[in-house]
Amino acid sequence: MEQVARQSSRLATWHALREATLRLVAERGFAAVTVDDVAAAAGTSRRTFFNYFPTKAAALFDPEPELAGRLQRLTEEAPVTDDAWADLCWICASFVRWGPPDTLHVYRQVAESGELSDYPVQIHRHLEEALEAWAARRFPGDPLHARQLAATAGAALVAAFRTWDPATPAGEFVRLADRALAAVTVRRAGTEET
Amino acid sequence: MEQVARQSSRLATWHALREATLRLVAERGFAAVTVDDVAAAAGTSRRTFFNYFPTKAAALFDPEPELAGRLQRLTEEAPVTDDAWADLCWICASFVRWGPPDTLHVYRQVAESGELSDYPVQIHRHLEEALEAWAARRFPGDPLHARQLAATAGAALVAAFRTWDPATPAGEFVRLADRALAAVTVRRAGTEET
DNA sequence: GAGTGATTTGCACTCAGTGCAAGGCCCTAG
DNA sequence: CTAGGGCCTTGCACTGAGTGCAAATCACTC
Repeated sequence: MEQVARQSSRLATWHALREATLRLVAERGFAAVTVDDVAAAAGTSRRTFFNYFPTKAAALFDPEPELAGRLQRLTEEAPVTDDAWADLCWICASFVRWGPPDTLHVYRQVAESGELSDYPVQIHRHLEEALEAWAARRFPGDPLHARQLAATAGAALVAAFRTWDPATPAGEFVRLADRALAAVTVRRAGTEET
Repeated sequence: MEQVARQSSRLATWHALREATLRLVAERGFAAVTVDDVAAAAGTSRRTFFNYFPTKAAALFDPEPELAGRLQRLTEEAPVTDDAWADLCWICASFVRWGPPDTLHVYRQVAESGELSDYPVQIHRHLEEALEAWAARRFPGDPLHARQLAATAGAALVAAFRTWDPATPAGEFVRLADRALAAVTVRRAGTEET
């Protein structure tokens, strides 16, 4: 029961590490920052860093602790209409309207630098996993369709993200995301051939 | 002019390294194979390995030297109709019909093992880059649309790949890919809002 | 047979990531 | 107040990826 203090101190360390990572990477670029730098800047040891994040990249991209819950709630509140793709778009549209997206700028910077070639996966892995779980629940008999729904939505968001001009406010990114999502339709092809 | 022997020996080394990588990874899994192992198995030194591949993963995923040219040719031969998405699907459908896809099985194995979390990018990075170049040429004024076309096609192929049962012949994968591609439509939303 | 250029290799180094075991901190129970 | 039990932190030592550098080697030319 007295985990509260524990928990909050754990959270505090987590945020200290994340913040240090964001700041240092924004200043110097991903490759030029070592884990030792981050740990020192956050006031912990190198070994502790790896108690919180499995990877240097994870410190940049792992979702904030609250985020999982929020995503969960979003997928529960999502409308359920005939048009699964539209419902999915609702989730995505809600999702991109959240963030305190200081991170967005750092992510773009990392993306453009070409260090960390797999940034697109990193960025939206957790979103896409949540979408896929949602779709899998909805189409338990058609894993191809479920995966494609999630992947297509992810593709739209990444395309929007890459096209977004980081000099403009984050609202611009939201507009691009809406546009991309609206441009696509994913039908459900029957399992049998036509 | 006498580069021929040079070239072919370079090619031979390249293929020796790739083959050794594929074989060892298939046997032991990605994580359990070291670069030293691969280099030794290919009869070269560790340092030479890195002259050919920037990364251990690259030895698994970098496209065969011919592949770039073939992709190039595919994007040139592609039909040019009113429906850009359909043209793109033609490219993708042709592409997945090629392979000597021993690699497909190894890739699946690596994917399932969970080592190498970014396998989806790795697998189709080069395809998606080619598609994006094609789309960018076609829609020079609409980078969002170009990127989304390529990314959506990539998403369909990855979904198909992940759904494919590796116990079945590779032709099954082709069928799934066709189905996924056919299920999607990407329209071009005007730059101005509706 | 010497020279030129590309390729190979060894060496030494940095840094990511991991396992292990010791230490410290906070709380609870006696 | 003290003893003990978890959890968290830390240091240490180790493996392995990836890189820069310089020597050596090879293939071919003149």
